[in-house]
Amino acid sequence: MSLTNRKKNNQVPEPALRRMPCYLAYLKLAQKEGLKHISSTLIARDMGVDPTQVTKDLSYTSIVGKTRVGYEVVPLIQVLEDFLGFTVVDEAYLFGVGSLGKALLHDHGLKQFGLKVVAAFDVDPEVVGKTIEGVPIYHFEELATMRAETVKIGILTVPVDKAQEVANRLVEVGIKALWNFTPVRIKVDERVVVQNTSLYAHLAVMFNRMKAD
Amino acid sequence: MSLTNRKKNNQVPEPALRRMPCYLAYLKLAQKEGLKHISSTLIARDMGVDPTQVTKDLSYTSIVGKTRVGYEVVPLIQVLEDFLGFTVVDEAYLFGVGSLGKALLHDHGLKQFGLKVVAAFDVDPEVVGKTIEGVPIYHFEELATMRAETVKIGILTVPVDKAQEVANRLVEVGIKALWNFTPVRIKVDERVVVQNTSLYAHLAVMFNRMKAD
DNA sequence: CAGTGTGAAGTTGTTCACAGCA
DNA sequence: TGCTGTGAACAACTTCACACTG
Repeated sequence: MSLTNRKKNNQVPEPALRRMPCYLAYLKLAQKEGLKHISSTLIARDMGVDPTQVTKDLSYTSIVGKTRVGYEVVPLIQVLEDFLGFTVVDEAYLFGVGSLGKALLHDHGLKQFGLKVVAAFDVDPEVVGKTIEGVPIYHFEELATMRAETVKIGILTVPVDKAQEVANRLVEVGIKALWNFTPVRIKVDERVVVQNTSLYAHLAVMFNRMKAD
Repeated sequence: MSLTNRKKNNQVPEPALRRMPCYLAYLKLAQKEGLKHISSTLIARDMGVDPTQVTKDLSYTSIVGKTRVGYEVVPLIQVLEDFLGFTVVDEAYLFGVGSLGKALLHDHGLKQFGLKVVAAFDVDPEVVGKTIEGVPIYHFEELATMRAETVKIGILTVPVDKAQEVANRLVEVGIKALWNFTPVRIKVDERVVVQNTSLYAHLAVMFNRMKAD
């Protein structure tokens, strides 16, 4: 692994991290087709991105490619999955069992990528006490009694006007990371990792590009 | 609106576009609290971002702020919604009624942000013929008979290995934009707008930041 | 020579500094 | 003074150019 390719704070650039799961998905397809070796150039061509970028992105991991041959597919997949934290399963609580929250509970993909929702919370008596895909739904007030030691991630799918409030509670309880699906940006202690994922932000970009042609 | 603040290709930078829906959500909350005026500085403080950035981002729209007072909340909301394309409703087809696809069909938020799913497609006889939230689900092969003139957006929630194939079909039918929820990057005619939204990419970033502390 | 790996150049986006204003 | 708006400085990311390797 090169030194120049590491940023001073030792962080992998976010754009690179976001691209890696794409490579991973692509590689898994390639593997299914029986491919043994693959080159940055080929990945780049197939995905329509810059070859050097692929090389640089992959160099953040520990893998090294062979000149003229490229990378071995199977180890590359392994290394990427490890690097992205998809092989270790983290437990999470989900807050807000509305349409989006329900959706995430139904999504089996998450577990495959290292995230296991072990409990959900809401205030609506309509859903509290029920179970979705084996995940029990508790009343938000019952949070206090939960073991926050093993659960480090909170998924926020609450209404916008509750987001900050719920986030505050979670930080108190000692949560380490918040996956925020609401469009508001929440303010928390800077040691807590916040990942904002608002579908509507992406919609906005798409609409704009459509207008701009 | 400044000229220097426009990029040469006249495009609003993507990061700015992604931030705008956050401002919008924040402003709506502020409005609910009865606030009449708001300043970049205040928005920035509340959201924990740089004040100049807020000013720059807002300057991409047509709104002008008043010195010392800031912006009027109500018109600012209006202008932002217009600018982001949330006030005009676009019709969309959804492809792949799996867990994520179902989720999006259940999500009422989308319509509020200018996207209306008018039909869904799948190949699974289990779901074909049914209706979710008033949206009829057709067999994928029935796509040919649909009016692609009014529907310009395709939502891709199919399995990874089908993404490219389905995308190709949609481009043939004349789709203008693809909202791709699969982790693979699809290759299409460059006139088609592709918006990649992979949850797992965000997961990867979150995991990485958690490790790095 | 097709491919990796890397420093340098170029581009895009962010932050700073300050002019102008009420 | 507290705010907008903007050019200039800076940082981050991407692309280019090229040395190196089997």
